Amino acid sequence: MDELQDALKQAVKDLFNEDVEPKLTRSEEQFGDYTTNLAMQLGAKLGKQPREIAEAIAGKIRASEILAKTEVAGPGFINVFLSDKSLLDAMGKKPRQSNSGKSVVVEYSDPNPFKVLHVGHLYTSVVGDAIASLYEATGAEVARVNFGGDVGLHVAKTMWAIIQKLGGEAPSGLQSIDPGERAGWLAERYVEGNSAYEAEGSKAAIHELNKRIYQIVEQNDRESGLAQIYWATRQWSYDYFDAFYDRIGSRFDRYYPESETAEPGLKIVRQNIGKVFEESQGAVVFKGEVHNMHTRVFINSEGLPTYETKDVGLIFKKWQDYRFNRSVVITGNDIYEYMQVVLKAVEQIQPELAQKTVHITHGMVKAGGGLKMSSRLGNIIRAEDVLDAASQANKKANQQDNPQVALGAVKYAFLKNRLGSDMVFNPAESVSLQGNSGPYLQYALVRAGSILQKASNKQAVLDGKLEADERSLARKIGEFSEVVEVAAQEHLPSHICTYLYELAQNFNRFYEKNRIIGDAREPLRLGLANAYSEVLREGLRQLGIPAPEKM
RNA sequence: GCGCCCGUAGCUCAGCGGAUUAGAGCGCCUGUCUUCGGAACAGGAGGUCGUAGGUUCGAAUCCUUCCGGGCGUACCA
Repeated sequence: MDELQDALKQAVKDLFNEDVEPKLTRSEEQFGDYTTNLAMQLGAKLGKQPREIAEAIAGKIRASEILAKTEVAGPGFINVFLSDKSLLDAMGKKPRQSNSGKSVVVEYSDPNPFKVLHVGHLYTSVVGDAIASLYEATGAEVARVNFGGDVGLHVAKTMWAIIQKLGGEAPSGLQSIDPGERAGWLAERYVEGNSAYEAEGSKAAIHELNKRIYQIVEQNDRESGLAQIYWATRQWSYDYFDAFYDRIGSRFDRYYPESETAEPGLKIVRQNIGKVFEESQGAVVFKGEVHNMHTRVFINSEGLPTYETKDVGLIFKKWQDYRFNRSVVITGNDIYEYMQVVLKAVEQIQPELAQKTVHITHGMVKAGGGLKMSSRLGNIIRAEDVLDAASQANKKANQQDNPQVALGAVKYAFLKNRLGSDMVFNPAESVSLQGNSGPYLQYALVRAGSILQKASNKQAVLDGKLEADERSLARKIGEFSEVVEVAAQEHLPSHICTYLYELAQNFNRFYEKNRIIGDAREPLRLGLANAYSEVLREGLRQLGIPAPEKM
């Protein structure tokens, strides 16, 4: 609340000739709308009793017309109550555009072609979408990008198994695979290739294949049998990804396949051998120990780039393409230490790129009731299985088949937890229509829409004196813009979830006790219902949760 | 071993330096209701915030110890 902060700042200047940046916090409703601990902070500095200081400041700002009441409480808190008018005005406020004019690249999801999409990808995708939206809500120009390994050892493993399966490097055999089965078929080949690799016997052959695949990409070979198999099945993967993203409502501005970042990465790493990297045991490594990190291999002893080098290439490519003010990378926390090393290496080469990059990590998803791992695909939970499980739970529990509800349930279940720790996902719980769930919010919006629809020809105003319940609702609605600012700044979509749930509860409480249509206070209450509905809709949109017309 | 992350009600989680009773959902118990869509609302039982110290006017929140769990630790991604 800028006006209040300014008033406090001025008061402190006038009274004590000190320059401060007053911090406001939302207080419990009974204590007011905002609280500041300014006086306690000044107490030590000025050598005065905090309560005395608080009284003086409170006296000074009391005259402000945005405030209805100012109190000093406890050890020296200044509690302020907004006037009805400023409370109503705050409802329509947009979040502060702290990222206005900034170019932000958000990278997330990052599935590997030739492999299956699992719960982790779903989780990262949902989180990434939300974080990208939060940047946009605070004014940024956002590019959503997706990085994936279309070259590398896992590809070689898959290709090896494909060749076994087809009985040679014969692309014609691919035609017998049903288009609907392609992704699953590839995923099974990966698992086979991986076991073969671990069984040692085929290791050399797979390494050899790995080199050939790099060559195919480098020379843009479209002719050889292996190349034809590679390009065709690679496309299968991207088709599969696109279909999946379509299903969950994600869209990316750009895919960065590793095949495009390998060469630039290699070039940069090689240029910096002796400066940033060093040769060791036939490989090119970055010595992490001096920075309290792990040493990692960037170019292996066969001269091939590892993931590290491709990631270096990626960072420079992104820079070339977007000249970003900030680059956000969202992944699971299993690669936290890895990313630290890559960023440290980049920092030695071009410091600003590392400084502008933030790596956000989330925990792992564990399966709650009703979710089974696929042993056939290597003991993972497929992303589609999660959505299907939610759909089925929805059918069973609520006798309805609404993909929007199932998707909303899954997304909300993932987003409502603070990023960082592992989480348990339980499909049945997620589609529960009671309590803190996506469908509860979707339903709340449908319900509000129904009221507004019914009163569409009536007048709505945002003016007048508020009753207690109305005030409480208005206060909550007005918090939205601040919640968005905090969520964006902290990269925590969960704040939006918590807020929206509290908001919907607040409205339901109001609605339970008070009539809207037909009441003497109808215009104001319609105004409130309108503002509520808009905030709820916008919040769900930021989270990527669909808003059904009917439920 | 070392490094990073995480331990809050039976379960799943908010709260992440601020106040008297540490919150919510699920589950359990009790109510409201011929509803502007009840997929709702009101209430109850249930927690010495893993442990032991420390910093602070004030600690679930910051620092340290220990315990427990997850992840990472040179040619995978």
